[in-house]
Amino acid sequence: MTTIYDIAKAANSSTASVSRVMNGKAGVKPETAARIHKAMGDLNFQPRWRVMEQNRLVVLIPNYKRALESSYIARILSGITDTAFKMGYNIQLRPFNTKNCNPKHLRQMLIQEAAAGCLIISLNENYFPSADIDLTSLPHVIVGHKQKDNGINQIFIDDFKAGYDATKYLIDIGHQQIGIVSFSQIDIGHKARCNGFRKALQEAKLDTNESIELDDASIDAGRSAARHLFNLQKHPTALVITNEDLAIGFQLEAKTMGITVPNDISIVTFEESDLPSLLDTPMTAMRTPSYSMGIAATRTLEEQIENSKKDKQAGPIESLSESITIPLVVRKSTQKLKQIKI
Amino acid sequence: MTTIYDIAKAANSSTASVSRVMNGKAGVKPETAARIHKAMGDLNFQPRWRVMEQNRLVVLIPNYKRALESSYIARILSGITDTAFKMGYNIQLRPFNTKNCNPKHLRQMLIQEAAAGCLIISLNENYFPSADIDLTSLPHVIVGHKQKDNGINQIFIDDFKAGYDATKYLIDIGHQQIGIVSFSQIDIGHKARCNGFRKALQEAKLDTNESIELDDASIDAGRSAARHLFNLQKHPTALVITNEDLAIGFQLEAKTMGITVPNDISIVTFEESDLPSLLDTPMTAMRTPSYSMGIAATRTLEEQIENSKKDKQAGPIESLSESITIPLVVRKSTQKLKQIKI
DNA sequence: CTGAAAGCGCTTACAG
DNA sequence: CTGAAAGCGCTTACAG
Repeated sequence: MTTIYDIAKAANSSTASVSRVMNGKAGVKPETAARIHKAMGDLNFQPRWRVMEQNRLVVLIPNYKRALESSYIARILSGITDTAFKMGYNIQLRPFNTKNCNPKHLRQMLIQEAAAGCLIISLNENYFPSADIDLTSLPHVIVGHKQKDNGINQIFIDDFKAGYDATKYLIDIGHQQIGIVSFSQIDIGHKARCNGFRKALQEAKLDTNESIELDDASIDAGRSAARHLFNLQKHPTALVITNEDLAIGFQLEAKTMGITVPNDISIVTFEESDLPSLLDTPMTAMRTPSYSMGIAATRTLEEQIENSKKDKQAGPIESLSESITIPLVVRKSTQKLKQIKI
Repeated sequence: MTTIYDIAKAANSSTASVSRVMNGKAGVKPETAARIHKAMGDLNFQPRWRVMEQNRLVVLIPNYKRALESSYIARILSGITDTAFKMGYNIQLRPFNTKNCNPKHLRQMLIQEAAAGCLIISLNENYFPSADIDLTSLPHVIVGHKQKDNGINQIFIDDFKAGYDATKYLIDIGHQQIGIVSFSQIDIGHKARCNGFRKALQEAKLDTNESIELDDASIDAGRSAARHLFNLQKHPTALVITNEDLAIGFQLEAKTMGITVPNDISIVTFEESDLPSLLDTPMTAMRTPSYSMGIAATRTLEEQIENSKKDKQAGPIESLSESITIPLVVRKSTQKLKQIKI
């Protein structure tokens, strides 16, 4: 274990000064403080009592306003807390974005928080551990959308397959002119869903009919997509919309414009909350099991923690990833293409 | 400050045994351990380092499954975390219910967690500090529905006034036969809303037309209320429904039964999420500013913490309560009573 | 602003 | 199962 004596030696200073720096007390020359800080980082210093009480799990929440109100985050977090409380862990919430989430910062934060491990709720490229992250040997699970293949443990939605399945369903019920409404490239989930969409069309030898890509993924953006699409000469007979807010806005605006779903157009979307099922025309959707993913992530994390307790010497565990295939729920926003159309 | 020496003396034991008990180590006679535990409770013992690092706010979350998915809780929590993170506090989540929330347990838990203060999200009688609680001198804020008058700090919705205002609005647009659909008495918010409803009718010298009280407050319960009401000979021309899920279920089922809102019946509800505004017939509702309440609660808590730091000797601060009047948003589920009706 | 040294709170190896 | 005593990690009053 590293003590302040080690830090004092490494920083060429005394335990008194180290103690002062640790506790943020005034009266240490900036250069000295800097040396001490560096030594603490290098030697992974943590006060003795923090080493002793590691009963907390840190949950990293995407750092934007009202983040917890998103159904996606709320449901995952709900699964995490329900499970962690049962296991006797406390949950410590922390905001994060890619900038403060490189492996070094992450490790230091976990130490500072006396955390037994961490759960990262991933969203898009802004709220994701940086690409070169390697979390091996650090108990962690990333939950949400897939990031990369190795060096991290993840529970993620198979967005590619979800996009593929949604599209395949539309093809199977006879549609040949299928468009897509999506969020711009920053978002990993939307991107993978689009790729799945393209793959399904390719296999069926169909062209993309209309592809609308929006700057944000809100209800209002969905509304504007509907205005755009229905002001064209022709529109597709079916549409994949890559998240629920876009789909809700789209469907509401379509209705205002006198378009009937599913008579005039079929829509498949991806849902997080109960909302799509409660609209005037309940929507056909790929259903994300966010709550269960939170549970699964917490269980996986606990396994890691237990394992790392058992064999301190054990080499790096191979990364542990679980891909989740999500089901299609057919409701009223889709229908078979009428064979003969004038 | 209380140290293990004080505990050892009080429990008639030695520091070695106190240390063993503190750290849950085996090899202490149960009776001895019990004496030590009692002494630690009596003397408010906490290890020295916990006294030093009080940078956490404990948030007590009603302890039921999927609690965080409720829009009400998620939005309050969202306001709390957004504000606390800015202030540099960590958020520690803890489940609670009335049983484990008497003042003594609460105090011990805060000590154990090294918490600077606590926020309690109140829901109903099951998830509320017990009635005789006195939290004076303990930094805390209860946020949600009003509990009692003295000895606690609260930010709460004025549910009575909300119920009154919703009903008054229906009276003002000409309705005279007004019913209410509500959740059973355990829930403080629903109860107060009902009382406000009755008061408004009383003032207008009207009788309650139909009062349906349900065992739970879900969408399905709302549906069953609609089936019950519309199978009667006569039904009211307007209805107050005391929460959004009941109202959503009610309106969906009414539609299925061929009843048109607002032509056949006007509905006012109370909303937490965006859902009521996105239904086929967007609902007129009293809008709860949960997010802002979370912010206000956190700010109030921080004031208390700062004050208690300044004057350690200061006597108990008088309790600090803020009542929030919530606004009515008129949408499409209500209309003026047609004066002449056959 | 710094460090040697005394002291504090807690833990633990040891003897019973 | 217990306690006296040595020891560990950290803090702080003091002297420079």
